Amino acid sequence: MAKGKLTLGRQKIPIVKIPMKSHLQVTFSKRRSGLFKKASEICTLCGVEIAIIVFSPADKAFSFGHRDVESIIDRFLTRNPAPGYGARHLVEAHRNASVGDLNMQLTQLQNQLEMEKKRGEEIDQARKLRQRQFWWESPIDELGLQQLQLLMVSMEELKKNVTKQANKILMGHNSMASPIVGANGVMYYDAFEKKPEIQAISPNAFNIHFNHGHL
Amino acid sequence: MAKGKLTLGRQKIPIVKIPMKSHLQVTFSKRRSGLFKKASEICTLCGVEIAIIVFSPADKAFSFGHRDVESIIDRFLTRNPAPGYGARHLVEAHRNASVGDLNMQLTQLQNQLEMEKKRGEEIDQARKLRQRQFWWESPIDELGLQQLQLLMVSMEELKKNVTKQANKILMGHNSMASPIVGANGVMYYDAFEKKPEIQAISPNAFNIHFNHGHL
DNA sequence: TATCCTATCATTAGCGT
DNA sequence: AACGCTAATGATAGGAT
Repeated sequence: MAKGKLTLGRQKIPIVKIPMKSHLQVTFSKRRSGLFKKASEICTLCGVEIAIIVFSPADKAFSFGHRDVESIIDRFLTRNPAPGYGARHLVEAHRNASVGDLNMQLTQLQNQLEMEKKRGEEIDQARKLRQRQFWWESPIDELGLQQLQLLMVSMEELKKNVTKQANKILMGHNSMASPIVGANGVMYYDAFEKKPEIQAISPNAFNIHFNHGHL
Repeated sequence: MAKGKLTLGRQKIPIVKIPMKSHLQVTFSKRRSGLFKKASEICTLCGVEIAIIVFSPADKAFSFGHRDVESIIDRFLTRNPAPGYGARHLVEAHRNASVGDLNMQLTQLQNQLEMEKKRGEEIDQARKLRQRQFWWESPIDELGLQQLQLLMVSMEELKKNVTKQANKILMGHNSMASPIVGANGVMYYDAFEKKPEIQAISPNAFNIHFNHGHL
């Protein structure tokens, strides 16, 4: 490396599909070996059996197995312990005694999973909708002119509603605590204030005018 | 922690079987989730399919599968006919072993359910935080007087900023196509639109803090 | 394509709660 | 038993080869 360019070191990457194919291939290769290494460490540290099957982006099969993939798969599929790992009778017992139980658990879990998924999706949906609907939550700096104008129109509407609502409340409840506005617009809430300062809210408080009359 | 012993941080451990059972169990649990996490990252990053089967020290089966363990195993066995076992035999066994099937599905479902629940909780948490932070998003009708007053003050502040900002934009971009606000508040745009440069306007118009209590 | 290098990021060992 | 914490170790992105 004659050139003095220092290597940058690892950079953070988002966990989303890597777009560039060549890059993806390299990452896959590196991470696959990393995964297998971790698996082998767990095998050694904890004396357990692990099988991993990976299909590469090119649809080639890679596998890791300790002690060998097939026996672990077999054991998993049939739920029989490998020969020489004597928990056979326990599994047998489990097998004979609890098919109904398993079915019940399965059904229950499936239902739960469905509900959880549905719930998650709903919330997610709501969140997305919310993001679209509440774009105006973004910091003012990031809003464009159109959005600002839209915001103003919305505020006009909101203003009317607020005024109306506030007056309605004031008519009904005269003894609530009042917030106090500090010089910088920060609110301080006085818990013991007896009477609201605002008797009626002038609708004119929010009149908005533009100098250039473009709106 | 009255005793002043600082946490030591991670210590190097030799990759040999951990002797102490309780310690081993903790390590297994942590590393298993780490392994599954890495696997899921590879799935996402590289768009590949991975299946992992792990038998715990207590001989309980854990599995990770994207999209599902069963199909990946099937694919693997079909392509890699093992000399001793034979793909056909295993796949057959798999298809016929209802108990194993149930167990497998159960394990998978349990894992999935756990993840979904976790996700749901996270989203819920975020939603709650949001609700606390953005109480003023609630429908006007549900706001109390104090909140309305806060809202109005905030809106006053915001209004000034918006007006100022809008004027600034209008002054700087006189040749811009202007959106036109229809009678019903819907915006219509001319064909050409440039993103206006927006200088600093306080994005904190809605940042409201209370010294005492809450609403 | 796989391997080496290095700065940085991610994982986790050992505690405490 | 699961979770939080901290700091040290381990994994790896981006490059070069």
